[in-house]
Amino acid sequence: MPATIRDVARASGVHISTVSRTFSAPHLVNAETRSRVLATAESLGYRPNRAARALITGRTHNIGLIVADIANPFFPPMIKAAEGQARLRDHHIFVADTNEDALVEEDLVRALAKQVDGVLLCSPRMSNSLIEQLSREVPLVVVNRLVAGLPCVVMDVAGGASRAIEHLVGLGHRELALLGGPRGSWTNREIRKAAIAAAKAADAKLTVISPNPPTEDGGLAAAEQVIKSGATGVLAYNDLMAIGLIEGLDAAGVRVPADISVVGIDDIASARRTRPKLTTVANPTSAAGRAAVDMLLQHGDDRRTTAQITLQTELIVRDSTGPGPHRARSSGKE
Amino acid sequence: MPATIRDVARASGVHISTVSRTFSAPHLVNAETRSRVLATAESLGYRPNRAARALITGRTHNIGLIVADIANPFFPPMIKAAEGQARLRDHHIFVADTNEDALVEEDLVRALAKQVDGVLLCSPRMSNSLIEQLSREVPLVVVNRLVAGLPCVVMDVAGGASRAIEHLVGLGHRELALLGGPRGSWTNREIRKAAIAAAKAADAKLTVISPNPPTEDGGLAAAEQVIKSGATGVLAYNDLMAIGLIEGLDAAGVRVPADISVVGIDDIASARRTRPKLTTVANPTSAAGRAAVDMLLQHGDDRRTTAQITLQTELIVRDSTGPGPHRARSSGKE
DNA sequence: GACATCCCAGCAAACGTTTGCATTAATGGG
DNA sequence: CCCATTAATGCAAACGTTTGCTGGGATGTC
Repeated sequence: MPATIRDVARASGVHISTVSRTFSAPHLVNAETRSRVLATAESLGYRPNRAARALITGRTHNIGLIVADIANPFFPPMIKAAEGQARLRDHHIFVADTNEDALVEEDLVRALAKQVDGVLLCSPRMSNSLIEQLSREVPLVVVNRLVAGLPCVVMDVAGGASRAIEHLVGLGHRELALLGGPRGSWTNREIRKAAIAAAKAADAKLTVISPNPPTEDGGLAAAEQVIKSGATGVLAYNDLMAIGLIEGLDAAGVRVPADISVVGIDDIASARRTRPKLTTVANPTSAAGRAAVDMLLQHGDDRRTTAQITLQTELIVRDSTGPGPHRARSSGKE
Repeated sequence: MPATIRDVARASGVHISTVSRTFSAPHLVNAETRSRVLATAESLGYRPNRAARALITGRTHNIGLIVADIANPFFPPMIKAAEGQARLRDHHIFVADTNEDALVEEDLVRALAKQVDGVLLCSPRMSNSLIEQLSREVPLVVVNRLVAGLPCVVMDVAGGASRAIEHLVGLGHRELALLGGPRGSWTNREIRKAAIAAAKAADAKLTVISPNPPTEDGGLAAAEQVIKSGATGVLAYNDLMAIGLIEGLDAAGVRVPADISVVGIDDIASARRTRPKLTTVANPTSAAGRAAVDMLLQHGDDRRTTAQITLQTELIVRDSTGPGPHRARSSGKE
């Protein structure tokens, strides 16, 4: 029903190739013809069919972006940054949400594969080997995970987690807890390793409570376990869980930071607005989104660059952490 | 580089049409041939090109979903509900964010047009006439706006706003304010009309402060104007603005609900977790997402149904509203 | 044994574009 | 005035599929 290139050609008395060139290579067609074609195209309401075009050029000018959970406030800034960067490069971003489900994730990559020039796989939940396999079907850039041989952009969550633990220890906490995130998350493993190492180095006890859904409810539900663990300082997989945890502790009559100190990760917008304001590890999500788009787009030029970039994180101390039962040794010699 | 149907045909010694049928109409091909084709397809890593298929079948099994701002917590539940419903119907959802920009919105609809079977236009910011024009290029379902002649799903925000105003008046507030949302929002106009009517009916004064960005910052920035208006009860365009407003009032030393009562709209997840807990008008966003998908999909069957459905809203009274300076008259005769 | 039927598979056109090559007309140089 | 160059357009193949039609062989019926 919609007008095709052939309709326009017929109506303006030229060959379809001339119509095609009018749109994709205007300088190759006579100014007069061009304006005539343009006029009839306009009157017929003709729009080039991008899918058909992509079939032959091999480029869709679209980028797929897959996230684990669109409701997680961690992602929107990244998505928006990616969209902005894509717009600059004359591309569009199509977002899809996997519901934290590895199967859905695979299905979505395949569905997107031929309709986009590449896919930004953010916080994937599937296995490395599957990611490698999929990367043979469609150009992939992995965000929040390191996969050998593939272009990746990650944040230094390990460094962030270490600093968070050191911060707690520095405040005098010796009994710590780590509120882990979802199974399958690379970030979760990194945080875990780093937290364990940092706790060991500081001679502090660390109870790992894992896995948990990376949501407020996940944090809330774990409050009881945290209390039972005897920890006075806890690091959560993300801000959402930290906020949920604080709520759960509050409901149980445990005060933050007076009784227990809590630090989150991500520095989502609302971390600044909770009470107490959340101490957290800030992640450069916007920069990550931009970098991912750039990597994908330049990846086309020189094949197999497979750069892997790591963006720095930063500990932001606010009001959800306070002095622990053990006085910090720093009052002495240092 | 990826294997095509032709490669599989060659490798398994059959015609391409047989390969095609092996995937899209298995019952038409001999079981033995089928398994042979399947095997070589597997070994070659062949995946049908959905774009090429769509070119000829006219169906992509994809649905576009366009929202004004993916960072607004109002949308994710709707998106997720739509995704779930789409999955049930064997379709995929591609989400795009317009940044509250009508131009981007138009651009996105056009970009999506030929790659999806239809577009769910949620809270559009562009004009009705443009929407009508675009609906001739791609099947559209409009959410959160009534457009004559097009399938729409809206929520009864007018009713919700009226009830909110009545609630405030009932508490003894006579000086009210409406914190308006963005220009171009149908919902905003509906709320405004309903609030003005309800205030007039109750003989209360209503100051309209508009337009504002529909975000926490938008609410926060308007706090001063609200205070200056002398209002003791205010209705905000959405919860985000209400939360920002409360924060702004708090910063100015104005207490909620002791000095000023605030009611929001949407009942986003965090409205239950703020302090004070937010009184708000709940919107059935998930139901809206599901309904929109269904309308789009069945729209294909019988043309020009253009049903328009309205979902009910509900006032949820929590802690951000309290008694006003004027005692409710209900103490007397009623 | 002749005929109708059915199952499979091949053939080729179609979907809406792009693009290398061929063709034509116009221009400029000597 | 001839030839070489350039500009503008047409031609047709290609992209990766689907699908109506055709035909050949096997089967079943009388």
